[in-house]
Amino acid sequence: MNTDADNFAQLLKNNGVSVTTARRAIFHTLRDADEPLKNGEIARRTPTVDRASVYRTLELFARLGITETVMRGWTPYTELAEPFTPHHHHIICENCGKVVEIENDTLEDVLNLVASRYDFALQKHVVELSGLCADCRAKTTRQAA
Amino acid sequence: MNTDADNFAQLLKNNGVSVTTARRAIFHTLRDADEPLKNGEIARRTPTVDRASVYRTLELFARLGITETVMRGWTPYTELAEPFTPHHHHIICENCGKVVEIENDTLEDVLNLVASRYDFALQKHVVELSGLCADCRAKTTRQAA
DNA sequence: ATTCGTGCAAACCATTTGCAAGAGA
DNA sequence: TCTCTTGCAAATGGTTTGCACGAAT
Repeated sequence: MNTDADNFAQLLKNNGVSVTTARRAIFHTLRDADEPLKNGEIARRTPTVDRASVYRTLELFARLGITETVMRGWTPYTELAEPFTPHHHHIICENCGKVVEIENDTLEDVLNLVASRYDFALQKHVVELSGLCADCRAKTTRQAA
Repeated sequence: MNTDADNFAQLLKNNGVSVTTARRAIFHTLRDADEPLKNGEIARRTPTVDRASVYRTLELFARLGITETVMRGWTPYTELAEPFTPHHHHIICENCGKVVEIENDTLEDVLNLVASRYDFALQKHVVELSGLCADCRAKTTRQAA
């Protein structure tokens, strides 16, 4: 009952492209890593697939909306999107790099509201937060004292 | 009374780096373009500065928080950040590419609330929305009919 | 005068592309 | 079988780096 894999295959078919081993492999890599990965890292974790194909596939996935790409500092990170991952955002600790997933309905509501105020029908959105986690705040305070 | 330029110079000094012609030029380019630019475009619009220096400067700016970088599709775009630009976000039309700046206090409040709920002290955030603008919705509807 | 930053040119490396062979429908 | 994809390898082009000169403090 691997529903995700099925949905994935179906999605590809619906878009008239084939369900290949390479594509499944990359989908699998993304599925296993439960955090956004750099392109290079995706390639490294999918050694059975040629680097060139990884890029071609990633571009396809992005076009079909299978993946989402966000910027962290200077590097783009990719992860599975909506249909395959519960909708969420991230908050990153600027000191220790800890990443926590965020899920919040109010936030989603406000985003929709804001979009409609500008007369847009919201389809996608990227929200990435960063700050200091509790641990690092504690440490910093102690040091400062 | 070019306050921005002064703040910029001050910020560099405070961080112990020099205020150079190249840095001013790039700052100026960013300031003039009132929208996010690709790295290459920044270089193109600042022909007096060597490409290598543009990258070095951009990295410096990002590190000092002078600029902010966001992802659009596959490309990173950079623009001036907080101190030099009124805080805002963008919403992009997926059909015609129109970009509108967003400013909304409720949104900011909710973000802070969400962060604190996860025990983070929010310092920065990226919010990028995309959807269909009113014009394109109208066109699409007409075509469909 | 010293230190920091820049330009130039070469080096790197991630990403892209052409093409023939192989996998998918 | 016929078309879509992949792998391989070469080409590309954005980004980085070393070094000597020139600018900033």
